[in-house]
Amino acid sequence: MGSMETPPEATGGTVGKALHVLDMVAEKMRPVRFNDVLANSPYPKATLYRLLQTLTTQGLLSYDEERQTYAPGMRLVRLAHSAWRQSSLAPVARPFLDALSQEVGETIHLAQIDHGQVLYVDKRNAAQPVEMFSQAGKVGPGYCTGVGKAMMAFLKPADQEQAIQNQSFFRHTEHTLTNADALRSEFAEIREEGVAYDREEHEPGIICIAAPILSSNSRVIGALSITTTTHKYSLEALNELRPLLLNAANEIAQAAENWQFPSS
Amino acid sequence: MGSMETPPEATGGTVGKALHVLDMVAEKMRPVRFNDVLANSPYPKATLYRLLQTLTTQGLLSYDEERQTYAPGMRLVRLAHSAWRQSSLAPVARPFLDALSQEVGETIHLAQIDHGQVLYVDKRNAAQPVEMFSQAGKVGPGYCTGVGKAMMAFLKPADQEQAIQNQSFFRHTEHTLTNADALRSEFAEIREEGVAYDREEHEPGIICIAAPILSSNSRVIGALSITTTTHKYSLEALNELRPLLLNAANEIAQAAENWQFPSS
DNA sequence: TTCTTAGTTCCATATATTGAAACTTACGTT
DNA sequence: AACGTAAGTTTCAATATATGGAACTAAGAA
Repeated sequence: MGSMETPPEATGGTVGKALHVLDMVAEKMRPVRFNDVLANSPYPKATLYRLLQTLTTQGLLSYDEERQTYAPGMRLVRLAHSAWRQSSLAPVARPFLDALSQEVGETIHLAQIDHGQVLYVDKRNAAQPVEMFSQAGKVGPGYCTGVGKAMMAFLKPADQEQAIQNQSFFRHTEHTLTNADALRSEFAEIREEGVAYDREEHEPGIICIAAPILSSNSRVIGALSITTTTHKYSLEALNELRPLLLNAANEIAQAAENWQFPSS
Repeated sequence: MGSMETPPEATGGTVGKALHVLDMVAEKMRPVRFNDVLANSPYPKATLYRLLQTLTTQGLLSYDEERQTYAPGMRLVRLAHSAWRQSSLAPVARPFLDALSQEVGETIHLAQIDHGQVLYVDKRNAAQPVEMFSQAGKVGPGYCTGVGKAMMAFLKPADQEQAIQNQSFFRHTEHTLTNADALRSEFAEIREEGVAYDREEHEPGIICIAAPILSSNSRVIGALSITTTTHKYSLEALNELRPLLLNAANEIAQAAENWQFPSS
């Protein structure tokens, strides 16, 4: 399989189209009607109709007959559960997250990287420890989050470049890094430091310190971060937590080692 | 495709086949090699190969080049996140689960029904509140769990019958209901009582009280249960919690009502 | 080396998918 | 009620796709 580069949009397969439709439905934040989907679909009515039908009979979508609306189906949740257990760091990392959470009492995130985007796979919140599902599975930008930069900094060059290409560089705040070069030079720092900082680059008043989780063969398998607000901590004060953070990251890496990991 | 046995479902579509393969991979509890999949696949080598390739390029599977193994991919997690927010009760129910958890201090489950099977969508555990991910997305049997019976009892007849057909009626314990008629007559009771009990029907020593969550048009949208052990509580004692349980279920139903149709 | 086994590619054929258009509801209007 | 309009569903020939037997390659084992 090594040499086969699939062109970005050259789906050309039924499965690809079906999944594209699934994405269109999932993107919307509420159940959608046939026409809502049709509106921004490249597929003609009849085709779309049958794609939706297929997805529905397969359980990837659920169809509400009364309202005539489609919504993502529960089969996805079941499948995701498998994905979770096998492919995510969450199960392995859980005890270490719990421990770190106890120690620092701040919000902590566990993330993985996927096509240059950050995928949050677990979370602990000081006040309210079970807000998890609202975050698990959520994606975030790579270029302006602590975990994103921590992971990208340690990617092997080809992957890193690819990840950089996928960034939107939207200026969320005045501190956001808005171009590839700024990001690259920060990566150098991050590799030296061993940790990445989010200096209010994503949201004003929100800062974080993040560490990559690396496998023994130096591959990025995730990242861990401690997030807080400028009201509670300065960046310097937050930095005091670095040893704890790095320690947790290392423990997770080691625990993960004993488990087999597909990655990327 | 002159197959010897009737394929799993009358799939007959590429998407169905691809998803079947995805299921085969997801079912295994660890990353699988090509041949592992081939072994219990109805598809010839070449076909399977391309199905796996498709799934991989689509991100539903991830492929570990080093180990040459396939595992469920992170795209599933992203999709599931959408499914979760739109189609599950979890986000709406969260505050009520938290409150109920505080009040009763016992394990509580939030579930939905899917093809006669119970899908656990959220959980609170007294001692150790963050065991969630091990359960969220997990499926369980309908005929021998409190939430399962609570939901099935209030399904409209056609759906109920369909759900009953999907039960395996495996005798987990000596109290398990092992046939459709026993189940049906219990449904009558449940509808009268308003709650369902699990009298050690699934696991010895484990009992629960469960209430359905019904929409204003009397459709089943989920169920809520309080679980404990016979060592701590008798069924009668557990029953004392009924008002709290019903109250929470009602609150969730009401909250869901406002969420379902905010506009559109 | 040669023999296996696992994984990948070829290519003529069979099959599933396609989409314009016709059809059927469902619904709002007069 | 009749009409008009929009949403959703079905048909069917043309076509793009998937299929799978077999040939091929790569990597280990004997």
